[in-house]
Amino acid sequence: MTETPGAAATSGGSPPSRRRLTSYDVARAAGVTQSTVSRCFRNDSAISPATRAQVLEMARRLGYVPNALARSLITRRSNMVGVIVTRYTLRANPDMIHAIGEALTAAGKTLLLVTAARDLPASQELDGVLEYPLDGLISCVQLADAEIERFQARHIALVLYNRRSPTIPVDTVTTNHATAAGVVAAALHEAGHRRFLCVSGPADAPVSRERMEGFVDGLAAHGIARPPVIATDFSYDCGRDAFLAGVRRDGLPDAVFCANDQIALGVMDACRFTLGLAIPGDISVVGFDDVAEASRPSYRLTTMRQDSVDMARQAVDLLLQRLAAPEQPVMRREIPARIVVRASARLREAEQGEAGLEETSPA
Amino acid sequence: MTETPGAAATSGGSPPSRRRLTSYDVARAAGVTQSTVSRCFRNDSAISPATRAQVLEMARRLGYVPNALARSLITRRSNMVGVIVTRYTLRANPDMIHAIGEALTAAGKTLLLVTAARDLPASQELDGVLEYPLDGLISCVQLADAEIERFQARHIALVLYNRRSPTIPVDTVTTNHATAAGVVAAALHEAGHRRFLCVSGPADAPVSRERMEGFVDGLAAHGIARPPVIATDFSYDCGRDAFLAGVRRDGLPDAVFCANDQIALGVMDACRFTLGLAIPGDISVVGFDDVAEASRPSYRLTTMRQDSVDMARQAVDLLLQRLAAPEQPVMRREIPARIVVRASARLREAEQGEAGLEETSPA
DNA sequence: GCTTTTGATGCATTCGAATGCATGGTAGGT
DNA sequence: ACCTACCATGCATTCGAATGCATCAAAAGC
Repeated sequence: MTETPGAAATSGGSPPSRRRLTSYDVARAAGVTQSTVSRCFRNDSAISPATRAQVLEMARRLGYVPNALARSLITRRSNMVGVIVTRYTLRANPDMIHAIGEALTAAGKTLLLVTAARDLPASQELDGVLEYPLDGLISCVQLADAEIERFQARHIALVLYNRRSPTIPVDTVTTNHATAAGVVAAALHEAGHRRFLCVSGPADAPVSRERMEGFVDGLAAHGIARPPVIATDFSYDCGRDAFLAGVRRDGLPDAVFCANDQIALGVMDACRFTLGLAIPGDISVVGFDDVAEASRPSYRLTTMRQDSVDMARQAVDLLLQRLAAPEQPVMRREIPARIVVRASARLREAEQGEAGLEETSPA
Repeated sequence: MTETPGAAATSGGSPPSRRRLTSYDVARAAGVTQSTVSRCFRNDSAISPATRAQVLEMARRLGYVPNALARSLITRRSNMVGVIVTRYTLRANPDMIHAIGEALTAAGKTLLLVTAARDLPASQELDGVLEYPLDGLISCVQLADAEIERFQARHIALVLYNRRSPTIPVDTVTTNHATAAGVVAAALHEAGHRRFLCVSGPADAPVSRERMEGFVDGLAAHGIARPPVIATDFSYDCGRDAFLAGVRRDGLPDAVFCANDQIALGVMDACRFTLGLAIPGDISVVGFDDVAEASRPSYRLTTMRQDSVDMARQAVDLLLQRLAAPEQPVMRREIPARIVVRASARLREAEQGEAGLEETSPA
């Protein structure tokens, strides 16, 4: 009987404290076998109602809960879905991750959150994810083709949220950034703006690039030369500072298109509070996303709406469909971005009326 | 040889497609046993450098990754940490969850995100969580004592984030809401405000209650009767609407204390854009949290700062400490909330200078 | 040159639940 | 009363990695 104090807990049979309760414990207590207990927890098995009731009652009394890990090991279904995000994803779409979580829970899945330091994470940052036999993965960050192939090789259903792969067919839920940005370009040009500036997000974030290229191409279609584009981060502070630096270097534009709303809000405040400009009198600002703050009376930002909660649900829906039918052809859902005309940009009257969805008339 | 097409995949040895690669496959390929492969993936085992290199190389070539589930089953350590949040948590602290994720990843843990529909989730909403043998759980929602006991009974380390249990000793990271709110009450009273209004969060959210009670008690200490308190949700829209309704019923206060910043921003906009009031000339507004928007020149909200990223790191730190030493006494970290004086409340000069941390002088 | 020590590897079992197959008991048909 | 069906349950194996103990080989000691 030479035991270290640490080992004592697991050795004797008397204090059942340390060991986790298993289906065997319930079986013994209920006078059945482990397989019967197991079957009682699954609806499709042939178990007499009396036995089931008795076993479940005993399980409840003992406080037994099935071990999801052991189950996953044998069923080869982990019921876990990974979601990869950066901090910018969470800031720009604060309700998105919650919406994904609710949708997954409703489907009996569990959400494994993977935080990436930036878009396009390095291979090693994703290694850890692969150790979990995920049923699926929703990526809100750009994935290298090699990474996509790694997931596919393991039969992990993959859905890209607002990202694409140029070369590999993958299920995606996206906004048509380029088209939407083209709409903005046309509207601003139509209203008579001629000196443009783009405040873009990180150079390696495709969302940002697509939005900017769509805008630049839209201008080109109207004969406008490529405007200056400043790359920065997807945040208020970065947007504000980059804009001010850009203005110092390139002079003042009469319209600014921003890669997302956070940047646009920073630009608006830089205009009004640092440069003393009137919006939209002196300068027009347009953003992208339609975050909650954009609609507030202090900003009234004209922007492209991207419904991130809807997109979240669609992403989960795609994932579930893919799990149900792994071999079906690739699905791509494109959620149209709608222009939400508020008061931060001077646009032609017609367009305002046309798209003014939720506008309250300026008192 | 009567096989269904479905079974064919696993039967023959030739198409290795469907089956997941295991340590046995690597072992066979490398000419060693499974146990050797297993040991090669753990640093503390006695394995000759030559063997390890060869096995790891073979694993790399085959694309083998250890199965975390199988490992967890035998080691009884899942390396998974649950985090329970509501959508309001995510909105009010958009960087918090990312900070938790980064801290957990650095510690080799994986984040299981559990979304709750509201604070104080029902017992059944948490049942699913228990199926995973979590190492620990960080709860950003209120837990009933029975729930806390369930987790403790399963030896799941529990840390409450900005929540408490009145009766059960649990590790917590909190802001001292009541004290902080008392500071606000004193400062507002000191500056001559007499007609107060509280716009509170949900009645069942203790954070909200503590803030309100701290404020009310602070006023009482100065001989002010209990002001009207309106309960609403922790959001901009709810705050704005509840405030307007309250004003209609109780008349206009000269100072409003809000349970969080989102509410305060809604109140500010209601004052300025709906009621046409000047802030802080006609009315003072104070919030709680110091979210990013509070500092923007459009709002310049005076508020209590609660550093959610720091708190997130502390929460993970507590959890790791608890895992390392399960028997140590309960730890409570209280992060002081600091008043951040901006321009939304009329306060005495002295206090402004004293606490004006990051103020830019009003141009 | 033979024994002892150390170090590397193999063997066998374990974690906890799911499930195919075998079996036993009861009900229904004649 | 007897045989067939069928339903409920038990038995035994499986998932994939970790690990205590046994073993064997090489290095060290005398």
